[in-house]
Order: sequence, then C-alpha cells, then structure tokens
Amino acid sequence: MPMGEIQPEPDRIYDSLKSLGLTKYEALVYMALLQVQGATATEIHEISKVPRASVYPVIDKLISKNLVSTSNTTPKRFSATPPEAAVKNMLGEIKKDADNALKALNELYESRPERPFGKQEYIWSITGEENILLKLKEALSSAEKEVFFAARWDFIKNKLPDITESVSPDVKIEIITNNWDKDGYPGIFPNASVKIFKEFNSYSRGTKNGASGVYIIDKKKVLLIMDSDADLDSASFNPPALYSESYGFVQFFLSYREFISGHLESLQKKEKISA
Amino acid sequence: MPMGEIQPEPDRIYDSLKSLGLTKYEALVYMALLQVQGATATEIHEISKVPRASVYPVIDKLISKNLVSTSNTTPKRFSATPPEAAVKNMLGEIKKDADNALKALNELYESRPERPFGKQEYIWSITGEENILLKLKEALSSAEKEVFFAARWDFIKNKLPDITESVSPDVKIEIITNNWDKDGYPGIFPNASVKIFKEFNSYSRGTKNGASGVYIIDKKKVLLIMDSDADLDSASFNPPALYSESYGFVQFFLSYREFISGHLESLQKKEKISA
DNA sequence: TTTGTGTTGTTGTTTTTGTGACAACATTTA
DNA sequence: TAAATGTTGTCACAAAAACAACAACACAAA
Repeated sequence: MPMGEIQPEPDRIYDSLKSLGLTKYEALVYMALLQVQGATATEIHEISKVPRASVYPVIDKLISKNLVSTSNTTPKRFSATPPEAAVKNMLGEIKKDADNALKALNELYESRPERPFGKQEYIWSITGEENILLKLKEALSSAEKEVFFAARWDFIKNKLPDITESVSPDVKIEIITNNWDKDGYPGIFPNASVKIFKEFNSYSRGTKNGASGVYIIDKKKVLLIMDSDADLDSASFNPPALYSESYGFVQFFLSYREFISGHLESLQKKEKISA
Repeated sequence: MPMGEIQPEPDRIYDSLKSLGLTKYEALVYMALLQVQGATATEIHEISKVPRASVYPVIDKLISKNLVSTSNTTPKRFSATPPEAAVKNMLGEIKKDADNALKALNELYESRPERPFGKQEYIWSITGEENILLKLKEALSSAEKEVFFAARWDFIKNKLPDITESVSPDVKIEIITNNWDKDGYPGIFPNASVKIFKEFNSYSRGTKNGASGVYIIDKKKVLLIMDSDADLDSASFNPPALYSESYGFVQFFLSYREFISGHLESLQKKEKISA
C-alpha cells in the first residue's frame, strides 16, 4: 500500500448512495472509477476490493444507469461520469418515479370512501415537523367560530406565518404567548386578541426546540404539540404531536385554557392594584 | 368482493415507490391506508393482503418515515399522511443523501490523479442524453482553433443553445445542417459559417429522434452521436454516442467531412450553371 | 509459456417476505 | 359471574429473493 486510501467516511458515502438506488458494490465501483478514470476491471477490483468477477456485472448495471462509459479496447476500460451529472441522473430517475407514484397514490386517496362514524374518539400521534404543521394548517382552516392557542413566540414567529392565511377572517382568534414582537411581524394573525404571559412555557428545560403549544379549534378539536427529547442539532428533529376530537381530551384542554386565562386576569388585577 | 379493487397498475406503483425507498410491503400497507384512513392492523391486512403479523413491523417503519400516524386506542388505528406530503417527505430525505453523496464524491473526483498517458487511443461509448450533451459541451469548450459539425437542425435548435457559449469566440466554426431558421434563433453560433444541405441525414428513417450528428474539434477529437433504436415515446430515451481522440477514428471522420463538403460545393456549382 | 481478461456457475450472507403459535385482553354466551 | 370465543399485538422462525464473494475456465495478449 503505497499511500493509504483516503476515503473520508467510506460507510456514510455508500449509505447515501444506497438511497439513490445503488447497491454497495455499485457504489464502491463507481467511487473507484472516480479516483482512476479509464481504469480496467482489474484496477477497479484492486481499488475497490470488489471481487474481480463481480466487477463486470456491476459495471453493466452502472452503464445502464448512465453512470459509466466504456472503451472498446481489450481490456475494456471504464470511465465514470462526473459526480454532478451522475447524481443529477439518479435524482432525475427518482423524481420521475415520485411523479408516477404521486399520481397513482392521489387516485387512491381521492376515491377513498368517507368513514361514516369517524375518528372523533381517537387520539392520534403524529410525528415529523412537516406532518404536524400540515395537520395544524388543516385544523385551523376548518375553524368556523373561534381558535384559541397558546404557544411560544419563537414558534409562532418561525413556523406560523405561512399558516396565518389559512384561518378564515371572521374567526375569532385568541392567543397566549410569551412575547409578541408585533412591529417586526405585523402580518401574523392581525385580528387576534393576544395576551402576553412572560413565564409561559418557561419550564421547558434549557434550549429545547420550544415547538410545544396547544391549539383548540371551535372547542371541538385539539392539537397538542410537544417538545421532543431529540437535540435540535440532531438530524432528525422529530417533535411528536397529539390530535384529537375526543370529548374528554378536548375538555381537559378547555379547562387548561380557563385556568391559564384566569391566572392571567388575576395577574393583571394585581398589577392594576399595585399601580 | 362487493367492488373489485380499483388499483390501476398495482405493479408499477410499488416499483415507483421502491425507488423512493419503500419495500413492497411498505408500499402495499401505505396504499391500503390511503384507501381506508384510520384502519386497524387487521383491516390493513385484509385490504393489502400483507400477512397480519407482518403489518406491525411494517407500520413501525412507515411511522419512522413519517408516512403514518397512530391512535392510542385498542385496537390501534393507523392513518396515512396524504400522498403529497408523503412523497415530499421521502424525496426530501433522498435529496439530503444526494447532497451528502455529491460532496463526498466530488472530493474523490477532485483529488483524482491525472492519468499521464491518456485515453487518446480509446474509443468511448457513452449512453444517456445528459451524459452525451455533457461530453459535447466539454469537447466544444476545449476547442482552440476550429470546430466542425454536421447535425440535424432540430437537434441544434433544441439541444445546443445552452452549449453555444461554451465555444470560445475566436474559434472558427463550420456547420452543415439541413435547415437554418436563423431569424427564429439568431443567438446560436452567430459567427459560424453555415452550409445548408437539405438532404442531410434524410435517410434516417421515419420520425426517429434525429439526434445523430458528427462533431470534430481541432481535427483531433470526434464525437459521434447516433440514432437510437429506442422509440421516442419510450421512457428511456437512450441514444448512444462514441467519443475518441484516436488517430484512425478521427481520420475517418475528417475524410467524411471532406467528402460531404466537396459534394456540397459541386452541388452549388451545378446550381450556378443551371441558373 | 505466462499473464491477465471476460464469463459462468456455485456458495454464503443479508434483507424481505411469509407462517404459526401464543399471551393478553375484550366480547359474547351461559 | 364464569366459561367460551374471538381479536390484538408480539415472537420466533421458515422461505424466498437479492446481494456479495469465491472458484474455475476458455481465451487472448505478450
């Protein structure tokens, strides 16, 4: 071994390539070819440690995926298409499939029968920021009379702006939060009655993501977004949420709402008195 | 069976979903859940034909991919996230991997040693439209003195505009084609000497793609793009091309160039005489 | 001859797919 | 109420498919 193989994190790389549709061998061979353009099968074998006999079928696959081109000499020599084009090629194929799938899936989804007696009594666990925000949007836009929610300002500021318009304008909105930087963000829920409660959610330990909040729609639906244990810097930011239309569940949060509202009022009184 | 399962092309769908990272079972279960939101494991089993015992682990995977949410009842009920969000989720993950991979691959690629004695004598087979255009671009931008090419107008019109600027302005350009809609496309190779040869390539049968063409760079490099047998409507439009700096190969096409140029001149003479 | 290429077939391993059994619980029946 | 019946969630494990690794061989080049 004249000079140790460089390969920064060999594992990570073909894990990534795997989800682009390559097998371990395909990834290894392609990577080898990037290092030595125009290599023969044997050279590929030496660099990649892939058994020489396996190199040939693997190369065939790579060619069919337009990641490799060949010479007509004997021995055959192989050349990798540059990473940018290669990744573009692979992603392109995947996107095609995504389109196909989406069309087909939507057909299934549109034609699904309405469930007569519904999910009212269930409590749903939802994971994934995307999904939670989607559910929140859906719930808010279904509001007919009033929406109440208590959430941290940073969450409202960062995540809700694009959701603002999904609430019908003649719905009464009541918000409790720990801050309201109105000047900076005038567009967010302009008609809402906002109550500031500095200590709100201050118990949430340290600098966790603070996505937690409670959303009550028409006193009939509740979405509870919880802090996750996952670190913010971890790749999988994965806060869980609960959604329900169940009577007991909703009732609990209605009383929570009463409690916190009452507490706020009494605070204001005290301020008045002491003033 | 009250009403036969709809399922337009059940096979195609999970082939597509497979390349988004799902297994057959995962695809089947997800599709079943789209049809009946809030189904139990047993219902999923009945719709999807996936063995009941297998439904549970599969669901777990789907949840970890944020494609499914659960209720806390017994029996547990499951709900699919809508197709649009689901596909978006999956594509997002894949794109992340693509970024990772691209970075790592580029490191390998940048640090590849220059091959001292090169590919000059080889003839390379290249497949995939993307790759061919990439090679064409690379070759054209490497031109120092002159570029000659013969190609069908529709190909030049459709594929070359973004390549025009890759040719250095003081390179002499000579083009033979079957048409030149100059007014419509004034920006393409403005300085080129263009010769029209209506019958050029007219032998190419029927309405094949007509991507075929010959590109000669500095009388040293040749790219030959060939018509493919694949139908145009087929998903894999896959025209092959040959690239070479080999003496004999280049020589052949230089003589081809002489021949066709000569033929054109004699045609023009005839026209003059008959005029 | 000697070396190395391209191909084939066989074997081992891992990942998916599929089956059967079982404890826990819920529902019905007696 | 207690027994019988059915359903759910979990396990362990078998079968099949996909992937990885090895051995052997005909053939061409040097």
